[in-house]
Amino acid sequence: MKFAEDEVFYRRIVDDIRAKIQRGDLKPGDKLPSFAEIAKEYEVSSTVIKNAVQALKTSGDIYGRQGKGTFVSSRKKAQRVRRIPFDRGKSTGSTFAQEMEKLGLEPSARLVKCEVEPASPEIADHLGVPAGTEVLVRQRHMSASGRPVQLATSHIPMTVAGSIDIAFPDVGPTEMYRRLGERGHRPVRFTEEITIRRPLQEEAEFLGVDGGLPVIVVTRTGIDAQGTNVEATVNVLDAYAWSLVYEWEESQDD
Amino acid sequence: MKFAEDEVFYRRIVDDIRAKIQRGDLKPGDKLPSFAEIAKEYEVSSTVIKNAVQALKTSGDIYGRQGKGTFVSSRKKAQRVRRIPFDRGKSTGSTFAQEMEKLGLEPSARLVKCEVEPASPEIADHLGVPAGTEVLVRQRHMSASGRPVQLATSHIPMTVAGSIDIAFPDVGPTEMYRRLGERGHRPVRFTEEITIRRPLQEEAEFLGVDGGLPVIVVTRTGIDAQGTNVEATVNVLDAYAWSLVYEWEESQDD
DNA sequence: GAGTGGTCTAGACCACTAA
DNA sequence: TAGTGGTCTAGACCACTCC
Repeated sequence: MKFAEDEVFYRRIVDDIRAKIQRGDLKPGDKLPSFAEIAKEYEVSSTVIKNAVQALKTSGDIYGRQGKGTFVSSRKKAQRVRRIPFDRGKSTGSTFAQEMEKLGLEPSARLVKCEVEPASPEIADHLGVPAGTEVLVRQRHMSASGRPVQLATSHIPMTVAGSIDIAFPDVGPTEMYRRLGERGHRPVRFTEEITIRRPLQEEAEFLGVDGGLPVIVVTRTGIDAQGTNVEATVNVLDAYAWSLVYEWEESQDD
Repeated sequence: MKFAEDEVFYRRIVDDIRAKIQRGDLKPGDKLPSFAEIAKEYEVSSTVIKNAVQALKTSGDIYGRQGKGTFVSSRKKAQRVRRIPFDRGKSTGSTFAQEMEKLGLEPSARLVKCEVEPASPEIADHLGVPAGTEVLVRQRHMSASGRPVQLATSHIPMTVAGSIDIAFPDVGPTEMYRRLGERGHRPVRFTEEITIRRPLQEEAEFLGVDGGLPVIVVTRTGIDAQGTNVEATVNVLDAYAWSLVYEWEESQDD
């Protein structure tokens, strides 16, 4: 175990265990030695081990179960695929439902909010309107076979939506885009911005992830033929449980 | 300060400080109260504060400077934009250089590896070949105005590359795709897979991020007209410093 | 009841910063 | 030199699991 001699104990232990996981000496699901054993191995007090282990927990490498032991986290990921251009007819549709069914899970969504609010600075930026502009906000909690997977919040400027009626009956993005089309605001250009951050308290609670672990935030913006941003949808997912895939073809006339 | 009474001290402090950051009571760059002050406020030993602060550090919410204090992390992000279909002529080209110049930074790349290796299971999966197949591996460290920003590793099956000569003189992806075209393997279909994970030791070192913080891994696969996967490039970026943007238009004949 | 993880105390000592 | 963050010790006590 040759490491930099000047390195501090708990850092060395953290790096060491992480290296073992990287090399495959410790595989997902494997049990780590007990605190007492590790303490003996490194000849330090057990408190140092506890600190090192806590660091590995907050970074998501391992998890602990009282009375049982500490275990290496799994790295299984579900995929969310975007095909560009989208399959005709299906349009930007129910990606969520499709993906879930492909994984053999039963998708479900619960509307938790549907009201008119002033736009936050962040949303206003995506919609290209001044902060505080009235927008229709619809938030939904999405689950697969009972397990929470995604938090989706859609924002439509009231000047585009016309009235709150556009949101009823509750529907997915495909039908929503059709309704926008009826109002002369069919989205034809899209952007998706992907960022990583720590979850808000509410998000961490619903997704069941520790507040220290990262989430993926995908913000999709729909823009109509006149160049007006008609919708911004924010999706929040557990970063270590999902991967995103984008697929496209080079234009043939190139 | 009304919190669940049954919650454990350090957890409460972590949640509390995180909430203050979320609400904006503490803004990026702000200094937190000293350990002694926080300890007094919550009426617990200073060790508990130190543990709470360490948790917030490993999750990236704050950072500490010995002798000065602890501060709220910044959340500034640089963008990496993909336009689909790509601008004619420029093709899938030097996205990196373009983005860096747009940010007013001077891009530079350093070739750190260029050799033939057996494919790892992960890469083999992306290339659609058996693990262990010979691939040409080129790894580059990319910086902007001296600061490390990205680690790029490209993999080409030797059956496609023909010989190692394809890699010289060292070039970016645009020229690389042209050379593949000369060999009858021009990529026409692409996928990009985005995943989040902890960095490998080597990656953490180059990017200068703590091993506990997440990185974004973008794996781009190029597929030729015959359906052969001709290249897989893995890009690794600091997850909290970058955001990815995908842009596309709905096909007009829809 | 023995072993395990998890929280907490009350100190000690060091490295660094700023006045 | 005083204040700050950062590491570490040597315990204590609790919750949980397994036998």
